[in-house]
Amino acid sequence: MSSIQYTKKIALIDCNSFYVSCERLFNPKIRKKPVVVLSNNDGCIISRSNEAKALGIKMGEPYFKEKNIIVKNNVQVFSSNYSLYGDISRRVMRTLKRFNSDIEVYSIDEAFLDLSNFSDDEIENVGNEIRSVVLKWTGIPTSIGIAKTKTLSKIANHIAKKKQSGVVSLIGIKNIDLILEKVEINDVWGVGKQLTKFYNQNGIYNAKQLKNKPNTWIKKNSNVLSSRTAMELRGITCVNLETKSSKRKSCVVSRSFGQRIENFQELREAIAGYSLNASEKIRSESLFAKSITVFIRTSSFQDRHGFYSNSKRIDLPIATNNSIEIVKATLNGLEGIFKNGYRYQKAGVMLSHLSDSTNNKNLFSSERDEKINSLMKSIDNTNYRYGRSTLSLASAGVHKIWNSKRQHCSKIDTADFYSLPTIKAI
DNA sequence: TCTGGGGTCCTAGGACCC
DNA sequence: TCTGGGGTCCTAGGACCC
Repeated sequence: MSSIQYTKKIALIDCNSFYVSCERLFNPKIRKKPVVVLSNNDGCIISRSNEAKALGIKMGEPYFKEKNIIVKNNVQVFSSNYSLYGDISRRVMRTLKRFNSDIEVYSIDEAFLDLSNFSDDEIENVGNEIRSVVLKWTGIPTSIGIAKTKTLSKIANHIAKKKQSGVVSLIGIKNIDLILEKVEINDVWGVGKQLTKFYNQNGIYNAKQLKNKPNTWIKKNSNVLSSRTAMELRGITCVNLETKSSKRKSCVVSRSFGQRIENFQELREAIAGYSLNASEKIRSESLFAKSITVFIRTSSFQDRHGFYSNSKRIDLPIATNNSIEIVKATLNGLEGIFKNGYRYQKAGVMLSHLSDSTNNKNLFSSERDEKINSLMKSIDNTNYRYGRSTLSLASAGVHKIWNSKRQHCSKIDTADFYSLPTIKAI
């Protein structure tokens, strides 16, 4: 009789068609029907129900290219609603935390969970339990892959997606090569378009072949990331679980316009608005920016109007999170890169070299700074209570005819009390 | 006509110094 | 007149992720 085994176990829990599943929560009529969710500006398809996938609608494809199939098959279309998805995501993560607090929230719809304290024998049952509890408490269906390393659990998850049970464990499997052989190289975590091309040229087409390639060869011909991936395929941990959420290093706010902008004044308004959003974001995390970048560009898909893309970085002597200062810097930068005669499609602001408030005090901090800080705080509080951009700066504009398109928005927003669905007791 | 947004990490190469 | 080469630091851009 063998003793109970407790090997390293990492689970990857991934919400199925997450944005679509969120929309379905509040709209039972679209269950079992083909549904897609669009990216900002109703540009691309970024989430598809299984029924939509079955129709051949591709991930990331521009909406207008799939419109024929969509209309013909009566596919339900939604503009994305990130405050809703963020809210549901937090509920899912809270539920997962009950199984182990060692959790890495990897993205809005994915988390890694350390399940090493469960025995090898019971691990699959634990997976099933997690899946059914999340479904019951949040209404979101998930797929779960469990293995010795993150990269392997990604693969297990990939396989689980196609299974009825939704749970796949690679723990205790004797000959993992038989499984890795069926995993295409471009489905391996960390292998993108370029690496796929490179590996194919060198006769590597599946995960097993990469796993069995000598590390020296990989390091010499590719880079350390690739060798890490190969090691992880061998079951050796190289990518640790990041359970503590670390402070971000940069913050970007950028948008495509609902219609092209040619006018300098409108571009100024857009940039001012993005600057305000970005400033508010870093303030909410008590961060300060040392560098500010502003960028503008025309569409890269229609060059008959001429392509133009440029950016300007401004380095500040003292890090700041003051909206007024940041807007001033970006508008200044914009003046330097704006060129007449182009149809601008997108613009954005990036705050980088972010640091903590603690090391921001210096010789030049003054009473004036204190006053500005309290002004910023009251603006943030007002906007939090009465909705974003209740208080703004005049430079951010009022009409905003260039705002993103959102023609398929559902009226749901769990952060908005008046939009909550009502349940009538009989 | 219409093609998202927000991140991280790595590396090659330039600037600079001795 | 001959014009080295190694080290460090920084950054822009590429690749990847969701």
